[in-house]
Amino acid sequence: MKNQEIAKIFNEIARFLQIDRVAFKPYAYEKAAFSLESLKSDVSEIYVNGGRKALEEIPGIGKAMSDHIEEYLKTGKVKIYEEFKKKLPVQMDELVRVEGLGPRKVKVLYQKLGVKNLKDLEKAAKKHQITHLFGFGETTEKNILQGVEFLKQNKGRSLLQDIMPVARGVLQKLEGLKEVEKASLAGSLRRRKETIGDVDFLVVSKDSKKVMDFFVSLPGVKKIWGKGKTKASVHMAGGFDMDLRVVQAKSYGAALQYFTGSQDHNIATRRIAIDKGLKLSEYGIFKGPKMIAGDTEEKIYKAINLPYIEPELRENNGEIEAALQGKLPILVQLKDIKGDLHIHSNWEDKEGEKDSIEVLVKKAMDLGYEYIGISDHTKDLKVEKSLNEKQLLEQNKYIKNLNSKFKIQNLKFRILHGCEANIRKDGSIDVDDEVLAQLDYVIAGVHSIHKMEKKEMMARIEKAMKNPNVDILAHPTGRIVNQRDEYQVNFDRMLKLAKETSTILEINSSSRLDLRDFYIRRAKAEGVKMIINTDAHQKEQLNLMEYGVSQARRGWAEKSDIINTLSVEDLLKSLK
DNA sequence: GCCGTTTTCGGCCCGACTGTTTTCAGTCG
Repeated sequence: MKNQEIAKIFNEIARFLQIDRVAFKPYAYEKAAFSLESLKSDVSEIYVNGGRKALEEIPGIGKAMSDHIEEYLKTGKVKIYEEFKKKLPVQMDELVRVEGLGPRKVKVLYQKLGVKNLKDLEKAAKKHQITHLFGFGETTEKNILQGVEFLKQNKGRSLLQDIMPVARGVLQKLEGLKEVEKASLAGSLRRRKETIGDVDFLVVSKDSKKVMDFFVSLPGVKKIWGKGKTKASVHMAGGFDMDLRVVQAKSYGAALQYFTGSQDHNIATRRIAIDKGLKLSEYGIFKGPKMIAGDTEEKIYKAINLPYIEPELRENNGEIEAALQGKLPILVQLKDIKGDLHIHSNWEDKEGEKDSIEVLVKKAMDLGYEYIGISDHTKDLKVEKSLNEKQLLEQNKYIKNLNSKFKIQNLKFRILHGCEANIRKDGSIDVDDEVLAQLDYVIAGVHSIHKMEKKEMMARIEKAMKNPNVDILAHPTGRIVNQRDEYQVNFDRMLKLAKETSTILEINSSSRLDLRDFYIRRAKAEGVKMIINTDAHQKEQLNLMEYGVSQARRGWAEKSDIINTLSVEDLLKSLK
């Protein structure tokens, strides 16, 4: 999509304008960039269908921005951007990722030392050329060198699933301090974005110095980036940053609201405050010098006439408007989930690492589930000891047997039997239909030949969805966070097919996090039903459910959109 | 450069921290 390319150009123009000390325009360009990034249809399509008029309907896009977009779509270039680049031909996006380096310092480094990219920067720092520059110094040079080093070993943003346990560990330690009254996760972690740049903590304490000192001496702290009276940030050996902020109890809600973000959500809420003659900061909401709210987030929102907005929604992606109209969704919660249908057992085990059905059932009961579904891989998939028709039927018998045992013991738990079958290149399923028909449900997914033209891929998926035995489409777009892009899908078409064929779309809780949040939102809008599954290959991975749920929440999904919030009877009725 | 239930002009979120230019600019979130 051209959206990201143009957004990047707009962001860079914003930086060039900042260098020239142009007021307010940088903000306009950043806003336009954000607007394009979060747009879920292709800007070139919008232009082809509706021309400039349609472009100008996009928030933050006016006459000048639509000029730029039109120019880029026609020529592949934006003139004023090219001119800026000629004057300052540097890898701006790369350089400003170095902590402490902004556009103005980048300009000086280019003009005085010819630094164009990270490599040049590192060389200049090592040769101690930076120390002597006006406005720089020895410390700055050292920080730059460390910043470059950090970037080199840092793989980028961490996976939510990977970082959450670490963050919770630190949170627990903070909560354990007797000086700490209250502590919370904040930032993108609290909003549960699928990847996390840095980990934010908010603490209420009267002895901020003690808490700061404790924080910067935590195990794994590699460098203290900053430490003041109320703020500290550290680089961790694991290749990520952690920030701490200490506030007073009366400001806790305001600080939590501010520190949770997103930045764009904050700007929007502060604007509303200004419109009402109020001022919103991390200390509270003020009418003149008088503080009218601050200790809880609920009161902050209430003071600007908004209902409480869940952190997962705070992206300035329509939640403010929905809140104003009283149309916020009532988001699905982890406790609404009654079962998990995408689980692999030791029946397909090759390496001796998987759990028996009995062990999985025990774990599911501990989680408070009413049912689980066993869905091992089927015969085409060679990385596992996949099941053929005969083995599936054996497994079916085995599970029926277990179920009758439960009945005898009068336990209200049910094991459903399914499989995760492969959608072959031609759209056929790798298991005979007579066998599929005997299972409680069938999950089908693409596990091979990901690189296909969009049309072919959609024909392949269409055929699978039209199979009357296929109930659920596993990880529908094939993406894996930080690893693999989605394959060529036409999501509108997929939604239409899902409706026509009553196929359920999966929200996969593993590192796939597929569907993505914006797709979930579109599916919900179209009334397409979804299921949140873990795709667990070991019993511990049943705990991943919370990440699928938060993914669904970021996609505005409600309980009624998710079929594994249903009782087992209603769930089975909702399948084909 | 964009935007509008006070506006087609006059606004645009707000504060902490660091290093260095020793009074504040640059950066960050």
